[in-house]
Amino acid sequence: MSPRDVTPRAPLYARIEQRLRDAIAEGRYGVGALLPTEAELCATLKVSRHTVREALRRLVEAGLVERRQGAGSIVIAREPPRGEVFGIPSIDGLMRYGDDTRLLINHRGMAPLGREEAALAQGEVGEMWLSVQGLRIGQDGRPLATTDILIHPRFAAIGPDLPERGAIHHAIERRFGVEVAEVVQEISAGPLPAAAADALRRKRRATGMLLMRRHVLTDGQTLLVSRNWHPAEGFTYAMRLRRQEG
Amino acid sequence: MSPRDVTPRAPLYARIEQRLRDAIAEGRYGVGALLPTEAELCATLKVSRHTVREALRRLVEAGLVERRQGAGSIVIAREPPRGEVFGIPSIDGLMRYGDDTRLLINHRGMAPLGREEAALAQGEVGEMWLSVQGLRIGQDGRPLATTDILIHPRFAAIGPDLPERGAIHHAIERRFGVEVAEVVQEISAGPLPAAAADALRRKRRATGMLLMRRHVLTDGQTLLVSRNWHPAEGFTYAMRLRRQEG
DNA sequence: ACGGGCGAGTTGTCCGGACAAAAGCGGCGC
DNA sequence: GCGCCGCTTTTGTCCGGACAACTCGCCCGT
Repeated sequence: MSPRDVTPRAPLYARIEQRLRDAIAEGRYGVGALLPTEAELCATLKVSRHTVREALRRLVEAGLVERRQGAGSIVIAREPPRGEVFGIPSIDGLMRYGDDTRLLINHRGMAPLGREEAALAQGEVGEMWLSVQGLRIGQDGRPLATTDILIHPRFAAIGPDLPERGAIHHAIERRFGVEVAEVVQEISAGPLPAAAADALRRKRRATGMLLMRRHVLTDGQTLLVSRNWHPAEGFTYAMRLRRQEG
Repeated sequence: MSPRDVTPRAPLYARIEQRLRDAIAEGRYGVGALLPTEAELCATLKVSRHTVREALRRLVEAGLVERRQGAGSIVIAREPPRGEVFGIPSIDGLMRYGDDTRLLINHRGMAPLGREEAALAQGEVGEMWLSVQGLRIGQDGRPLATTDILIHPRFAAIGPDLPERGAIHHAIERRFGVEVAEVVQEISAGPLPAAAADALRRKRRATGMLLMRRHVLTDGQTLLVSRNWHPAEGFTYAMRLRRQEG
């Protein structure tokens, strides 16, 4: 048995798929052009329709071709779509805290949205939202950030069960069977508000960074808005985004 | 023709797929369990093997089942994997500038990496990298940010052709046929360095925000590192991440 | 000139068959 | 007890056929 026999032979449909991929890549069938029909491929290549169809199905799966009953197989891309999306594995990557920090809540209750808050939350001025205020504490008891969260009234029942560890939005997703579709995040820097400076044991008007985050549901509605003040000194907000498959 | 006839009947394979999906979701076949064999399904459902195979192929495609020749079809997930990845449509979303800003380069040339730069770039101290310094200018001529870029020596030939508009990493990708796989971004706040404060027409030690970004290639190598100082006043770094399909 | 209907061509669904390749299981030997 | 071998079972590849559903172009009627 010669070394040549060790190499497993690719299935016929895979070889036909590759031939068609090459033909498309070389521009023999440009974008918008029709590939040969199934019948033509069967006749030309001397294979069954079943085999041709499997090859074509894979081209569809790869995003190179679109097939329409009665019309034929049309080339829609010269190359497999390459991902341009860069992403993070989960929202938790935005949150800045591992499971070793705790949220100390010092106030929770329904409160009317002010003008600024209504704009942030995309709610109505005066509308009653669940307002939660607290301090994020590290493992050593050191305060890391102040936090100020507004939760949509639809999910206000979560109030008594807010998690000390882990993300509030996850708890809401689980409890109410909803799903965050989008997160809008804004980062700015400026002097710490007086209350935040005190809570974080920093001088009044020391520089801080404000992380504002709005979680949006699939239907476009705001789930919650959070504002977190961090002391700027020694704080770096890091993020790692990876290219996603196309 | 009654209204009932208007509803197109789902193909047989789709109905079988759905039955199997329901059975998996209800826990009738738990994760790790074997589904009935093709032969069993054909006999039970009184359909051809072709139809059963198509239904099973779709379960594989959906990520619920794995099939192994000789062994059978094993359930690997109870529910279709739900995306946890949140992403941005492209890196351009990180860059802060539309096409209406320009990069005014005031220095470019090979320079050795210092200690701090070597750490940022994940290169060697003393290694010669292409160093580019400049000012990001708005449409009205107002300075928006200072920028300081280190480009890997492998791509130093881009030096004379750095784009005034648009992203440098795109120009490098195109010219050298490489691909950014990952971006690491770090945001911090602190007093503007003297040179940056002057260039941005701000008081010395005014608060600024530093955006550091490292672009990593598919092989893990650094393409470039950029550091941009923005005045903190009036500057908000915003980002919108959307949940990606699973 | 425009719209509708019809026919030819093309893909989609579904049937049946055959052989190959891989995995699993049981029995036997060391 | 472990490993090897042979047989059975299960999925993978590929063939062929038939009918349904859809698309597109052409022709005819208004």
